[in-house]
Amino acid sequence: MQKETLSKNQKIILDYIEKVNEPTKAYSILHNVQKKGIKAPLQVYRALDRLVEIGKIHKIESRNAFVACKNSNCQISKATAFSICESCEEVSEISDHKLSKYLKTFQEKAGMKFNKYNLEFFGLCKKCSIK
Amino acid sequence: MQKETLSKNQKIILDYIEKVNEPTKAYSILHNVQKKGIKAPLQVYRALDRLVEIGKIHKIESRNAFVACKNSNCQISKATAFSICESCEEVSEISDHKLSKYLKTFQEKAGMKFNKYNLEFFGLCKKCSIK
DNA sequence: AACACTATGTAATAATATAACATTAAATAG
DNA sequence: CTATTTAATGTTATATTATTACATAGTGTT
Ligand SMILES: [Zn+2]
Ligand SMILES: [Zn+2]
Ligand SMILES: [Zn+2]
Ligand SMILES: [Zn+2]
Repeated sequence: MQKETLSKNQKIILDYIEKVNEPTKAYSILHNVQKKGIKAPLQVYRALDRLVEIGKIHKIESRNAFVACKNSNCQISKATAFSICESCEEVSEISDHKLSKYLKTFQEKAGMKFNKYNLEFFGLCKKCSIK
Repeated sequence: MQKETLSKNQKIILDYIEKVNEPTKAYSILHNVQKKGIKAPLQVYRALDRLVEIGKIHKIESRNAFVACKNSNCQISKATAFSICESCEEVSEISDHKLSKYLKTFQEKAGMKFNKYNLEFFGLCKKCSIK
């Protein structure tokens, strides 16, 4: 799971996502890594799929965007929570032990056994609240 | 917020979503309501936007699909939780008072004030667990 | 060498969603 | 009841997001 075991394209895409440090869209990634030899959407999507799978990045579903994981303990993408500012679109990954414990052990009445969750909070970040 | 106050297109779209009773995609809706005179994607998306806004339906972000709200107390779409079966794609809206109370009062360390959340749990439903 | 498995390259296309602009219906204020 | 403004509609075109299909190449195992 270290960066060493990633393939060439996976490394390129991950490097870019880590560098921009904000939610980034697939076609924006594509445009920005074309100088590195990546030419087609599929090359990007394949790398993204794999990076999500191994937990190096996460998809912000409500934005169709990807962010690097900041949170070494988020169990390979199986338990993710984000706060999203509806004004400036800043996204940050929430790592709150009580929250993740609560959700991991949450049991629905219907008895379904969960193995994964994704939670997105929306609001105004501090900067945008002041304005 | 009753069905009476909905516009013609909104009623048509909502009726269809309530009838199919499972997550439904925008273009599937379009194909199925064309006999009612709805011809273009935009007519569907506009109605969907409004219906989401007033809480009659919800968007399942991870699936780009829409479901009717089963849950009269889910505060106009501001606090939603779903369970999603990764095998049969069955989706059901979770209404668990403790969960929603916990999430509504959740405060991030960074001090961001939330006004909305969406939570999606993934797993296997009872039927699919047996197989 | 044979096999399985993962990753790549490339072109075409599918699926999802919005922009722009013209028009009509409904609500409400004077 | 009429001027104003607000919400909804109709239509065409286009933008954005994502996958199918097929051919090829690397990597590790037996
Ligand atoms: Zn993470
Ligand atoms: Zn902000
Ligand atoms: Zn609901
Ligand atoms: Zn199932």
